[in-house]
Amino acid sequence: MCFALYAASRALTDVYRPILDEHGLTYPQYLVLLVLWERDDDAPTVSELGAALRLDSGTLSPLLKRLEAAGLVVRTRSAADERRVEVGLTGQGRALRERMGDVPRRVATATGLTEAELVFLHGILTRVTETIHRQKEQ
Amino acid sequence: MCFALYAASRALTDVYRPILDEHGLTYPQYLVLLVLWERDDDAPTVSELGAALRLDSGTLSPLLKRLEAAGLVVRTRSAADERRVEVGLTGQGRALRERMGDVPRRVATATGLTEAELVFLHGILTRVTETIHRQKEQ
DNA sequence: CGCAATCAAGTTGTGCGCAACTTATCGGGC
DNA sequence: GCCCGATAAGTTGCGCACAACTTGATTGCG
Repeated sequence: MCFALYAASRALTDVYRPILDEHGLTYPQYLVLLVLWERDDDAPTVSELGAALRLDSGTLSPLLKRLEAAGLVVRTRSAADERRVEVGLTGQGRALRERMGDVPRRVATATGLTEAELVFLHGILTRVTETIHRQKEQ
Repeated sequence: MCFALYAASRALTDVYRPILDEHGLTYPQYLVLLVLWERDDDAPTVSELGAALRLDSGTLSPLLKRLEAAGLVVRTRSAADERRVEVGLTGQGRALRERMGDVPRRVATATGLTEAELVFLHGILTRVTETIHRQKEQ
C-alpha cells in the first residue's frame, strides 16, 4: 500500500509537470498559488502558508523567493509584527489564475478515475493524513 | 484530490522516518532493499531496479553508492555485458530483513485504516499509477 | 568487418522536503 | 524598564527526483 501511495503521488506530478511547465511553475509553487488565489486580498504569512500546505520555512523561503523573482508574488515584512512576512499576489500572479483555470480538469481526466472515485479517494487520503498528524501531536 | 495525494504521501513518509532511522535508512533506500529481498540471489541490474520502483539512474546511482558504503549492498559490473551493473545483497543486507520484519505492520497501524480500506486504497492507487503510465507511453 | 544507432550507468544542475541551526523580534513576569 | 523564553523567517546541509548530458559498451545493418 505504501509504495502504491508513493508511486501514485509521483505519477500524478508527472501529469502536472508538462502542464505547469507551460507556465514555468513547479507543483509546489502551483500549490502555493492555489492558496493565495483562494485567500485573495488576505496575504497570509509564511507560517500560515506552511500550515495550509504542511511545509516549513526551510522549504517555503527559497520557493517564495523564486515566485517573487518570477514576478508572481510580493513578500512584505508585517508592520505590526516585524517577525512576520506577508505573501501577496502581484497583478501578474492574479492574472495567472484565469489562464490556469482548466488545469484541475485536465489532470483529473489523466487519472482515468470517475468523479465518484476521485471524491472517495480524496476522503480516504485526507483521513489518513489527519490520523497521522493527530498521532504526531500526542 | 491531488493535494490530498501529495499530503498523504508525505505524511506516510513521516511515519516511516523515525522507524527507518533506527536502521539508518531513508524511505527510498528501504524500497530498494524490499526489491532486493524479494529477488534474493537474483541480483537485478540498476535498470531493473529502476523499472520496479520507477526511478532513473540519476536517482539510483548515488542512492546505491550510499547503500554500498553502509555495507548492505554490492555493485558488480556484469561479465556478460560490461554496461550493466548488478546489485546484490551482502550478508549484512540480508540480515537486516529479519530485523525489519515488523516495519510494515507498525506503519499500517499508524495510518488508522482497516485492513479492507488498505486493500481498497492499494487497488485504486495502483490503477491510477498504471493509467497514467500507460498514457505516457502513447 | 566497420561503423552508426542504441543502450546502461553515471554525472551535473535545479528544486523540493526536512532537520538543525541562526538571527531578529515579540511578549510576559519581575 | 529589563530580561528570558517563545516565535517567525531564513540559512545550511543532505537526500531524493528528474532533466539533460557524458562515457563506454553493444548491436545490427550495409
